[in-house]
Amino acid sequence: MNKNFDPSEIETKWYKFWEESGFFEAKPESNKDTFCIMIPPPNVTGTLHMGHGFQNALIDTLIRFKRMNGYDALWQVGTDHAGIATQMVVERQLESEGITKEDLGREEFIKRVWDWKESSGNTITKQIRRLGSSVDWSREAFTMSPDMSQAVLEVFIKLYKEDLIYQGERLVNWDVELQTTLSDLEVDNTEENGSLWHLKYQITNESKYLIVATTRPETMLGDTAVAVNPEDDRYKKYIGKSITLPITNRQVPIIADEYVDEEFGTGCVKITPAHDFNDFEIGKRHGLEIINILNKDGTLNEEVPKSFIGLDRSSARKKVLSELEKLNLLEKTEPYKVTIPRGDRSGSILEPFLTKQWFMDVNEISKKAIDVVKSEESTFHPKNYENTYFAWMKEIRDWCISRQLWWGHQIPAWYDKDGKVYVGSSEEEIRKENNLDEQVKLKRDEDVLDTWFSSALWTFSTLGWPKSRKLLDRYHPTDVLVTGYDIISLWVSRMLMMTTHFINEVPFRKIFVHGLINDSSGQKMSKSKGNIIDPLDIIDGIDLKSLIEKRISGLMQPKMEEKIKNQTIKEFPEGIKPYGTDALRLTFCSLASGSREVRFDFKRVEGYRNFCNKLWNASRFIQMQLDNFENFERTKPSGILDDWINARMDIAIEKTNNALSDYRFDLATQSIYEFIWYELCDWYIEFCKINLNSQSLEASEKNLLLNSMIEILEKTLRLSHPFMPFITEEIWQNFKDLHQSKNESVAISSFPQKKEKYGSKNADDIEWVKQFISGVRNIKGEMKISPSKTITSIIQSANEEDKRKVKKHKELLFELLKIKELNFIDEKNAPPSAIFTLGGMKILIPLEGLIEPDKEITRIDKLINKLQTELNSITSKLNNDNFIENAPQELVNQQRDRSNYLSNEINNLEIQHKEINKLI
RNA sequence: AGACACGUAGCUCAGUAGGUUUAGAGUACUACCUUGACAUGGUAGGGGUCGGCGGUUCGAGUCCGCCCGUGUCUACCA
Repeated sequence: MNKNFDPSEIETKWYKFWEESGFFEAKPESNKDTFCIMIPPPNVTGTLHMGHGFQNALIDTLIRFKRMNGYDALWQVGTDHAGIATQMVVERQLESEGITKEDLGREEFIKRVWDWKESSGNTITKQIRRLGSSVDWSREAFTMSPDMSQAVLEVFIKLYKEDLIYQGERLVNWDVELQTTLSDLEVDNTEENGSLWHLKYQITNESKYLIVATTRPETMLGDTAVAVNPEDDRYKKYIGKSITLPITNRQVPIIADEYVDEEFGTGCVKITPAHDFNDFEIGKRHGLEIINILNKDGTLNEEVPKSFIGLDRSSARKKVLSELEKLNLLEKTEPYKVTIPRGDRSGSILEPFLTKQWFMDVNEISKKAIDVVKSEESTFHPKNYENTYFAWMKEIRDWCISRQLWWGHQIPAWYDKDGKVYVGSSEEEIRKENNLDEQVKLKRDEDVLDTWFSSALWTFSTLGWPKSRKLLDRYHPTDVLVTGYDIISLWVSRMLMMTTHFINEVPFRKIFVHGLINDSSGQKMSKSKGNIIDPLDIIDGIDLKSLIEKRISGLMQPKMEEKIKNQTIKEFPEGIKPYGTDALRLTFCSLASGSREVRFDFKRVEGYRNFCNKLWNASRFIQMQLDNFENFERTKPSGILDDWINARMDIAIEKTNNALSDYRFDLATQSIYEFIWYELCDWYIEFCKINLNSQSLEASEKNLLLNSMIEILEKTLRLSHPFMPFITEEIWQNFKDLHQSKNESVAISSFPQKKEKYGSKNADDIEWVKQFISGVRNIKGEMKISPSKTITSIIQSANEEDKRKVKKHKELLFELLKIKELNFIDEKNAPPSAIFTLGGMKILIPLEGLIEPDKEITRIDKLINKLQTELNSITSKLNNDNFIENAPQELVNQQRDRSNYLSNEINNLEIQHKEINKLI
């Protein structure tokens, strides 16, 4: 074994071994209990980000844990076709070739997307492998695969027949860049600096003006009313009259509507029903004309004066403002914070736009989805996330499911020449069903479905629905969904609706909601901010130059380049070192405490890398001992140290089990960290060293001890495998000849179980030895006695049990503390010493030639002070009658004991103080 | 504006049905140690009036209220 653990040498090797051996494949034929998790499908053409890394670490830990605990574990893997994102990428590729998708035509274009999917689709799946995720690759799914498309088709048709899918003409969120609608959830509302312009609208045939305030002056070309509050005394008299709209010179009515707030602005509102959601509603109430002034690409259409036609939105705004200025109709301009709706993919400003779209009526099916959470068939963890869920579900509006894209599930609807719509699985089917002969021309709806429509079917469509129920019956409902809170409404709620509706089961029994990973300053990681980190760069490392390159390539705003560069240099002056997958996974697990936001700290990764190295070297030590031992024989281990370390191991097992059942990955990680470092390495191995070097120990006893070391190591590897799969596999395989497991891999070995009590007396003995050693070390440390300096020690007031322990473990104490002489004496004859008590026993280190008295005085005073503070607080409690009366008896007793102990201890120290003071 | 979180050592975080730790861990810091598993190490140590104020209680980092600060989500007044 190498001196230092090098993850890069082993990771891909073991993953390949696992995958080729089929260890991660579900076993539907087995009679084991099942445990199933669905991967939240990542974008097929996307790349891994920290969120994926975090989530994969958590899911994989759970899955491996369950698999090792004897479950038939299925981690269903797959990807999402990500309609908009993928289409955007391919369109951009075409753009660089100088062609548009229209040049290619729909069929060719889709071919190109498939090509791109094939060529880049492996990126994400390769990355998932690098994380060590034990997914079942034999069942890899894709939302656009034939099977899943079949499921989508079936669902759409059924919902249509149930009248839950319908077409409607409404204002929708329109992305002028991508030229498609978006659902409400795909809108990012950002607060930006804008202006509030006050426009003067002349009242027709009067010299008076109404002043309206607007943040979007260009829409005035589509105004069809001015509204005031019916109770507003200032304007009551104008209601029913009209104003003459500047520029277009259209006459528009002055109407009264409660919606208008007298207090805000001037109390007059321009109404543009075609381009504002609120105005649209007002328009409906008042039967106003709806004038759409925009083309699909955001330019002005023929509804506006000639000189405006064809202008884009921002030019139109400038021109409107300058015209108004010329006409002296621009009252004033003031700076104003406006909330701008932007497409979450394109980033372009969205327009409310009147079009005919397909909608899903979610009123009924949302009720069922609420009920299953209320009745706890499906539960959120942490529970308070159900508030987010309920809040969203109660306010839920019909879901706009059509998208004006080419990449996606094309809507199975056909139109005849009169526009009559037929919905069915194919044109042929529809003709048959409706007795339409070849004469009747049918044209298919060009739109595709929202990607989330197919993702909503994920839990059951990946398990073979509608073709077969075999897997569905076995693995559904899935056990837990592991996801971020940001997609509770986007995805979780829709799965709950679709699944309860179609399968009449919840999609998952538990919804474990984890936090989101931010950068070290608490900022959300995003491409545009230039603070993204690729998890693989933490695993493999990356130099500064490449990191900067990665962060600034393909940036939407080139302006940011310099800033991102500097910020990256500042944060990673030497790039990122390679830490390996196990260290990264441990870091992720240790951050999963249940908090909402998680700041990613490289210092933690470094700490866990060191931890991996620690485990590596512990194994290396064991290996070396075996190499140096003649005639090693494999037997069942026994002995004091073996009893003790197994007892400590049991505590770690229990803590880990409890923590994982509560999704406290941080506590689980901590228990393993503490066991390996603070018990196994700091004590067990140190004790073993002494025993193995001991002259007084028989070879057969050493042989037993070596067996203990092998078995405890093997058990430790199984305990920590779910958290750090690669290093544990590497060591486990290295030791295979020694531990002689029947299994091929630690990945399919069983998770260690808590045993019946190990020789508890032995375990207690070792804990006592640890305390003895720590106590003396404290004195040596504080007195600045060099660790290598030998000391003499005196023991007073030892009872028979103490004497037995000292005698029995003399060698451990002597070696670890460099004690050269140890005597039992009675109270009277003690020389001036530093003192430490263990139970009733006093351990004395004579000052003579070792310790300067004044230093010891300082140490004693510090201790007295500390103990006195505590004693004071306990005394005041015990003097309080209310405390005695109300507190549990057990606690009162405890505090009394503590109080006695403290007084006694303080008393001893004070005597010491006096004794030593004599020397000064 | 509303809802929901969060504010504990320089930094990143635990503190799990109010009283067992004398508020903990990692990291950073200080001193000593280059002793053959590991300097990606060892031993010892310093560092927090648990955001502020008030309340409930015998007892509050832990429960309640208000305030200050931070963040996220939702809804927006043109």
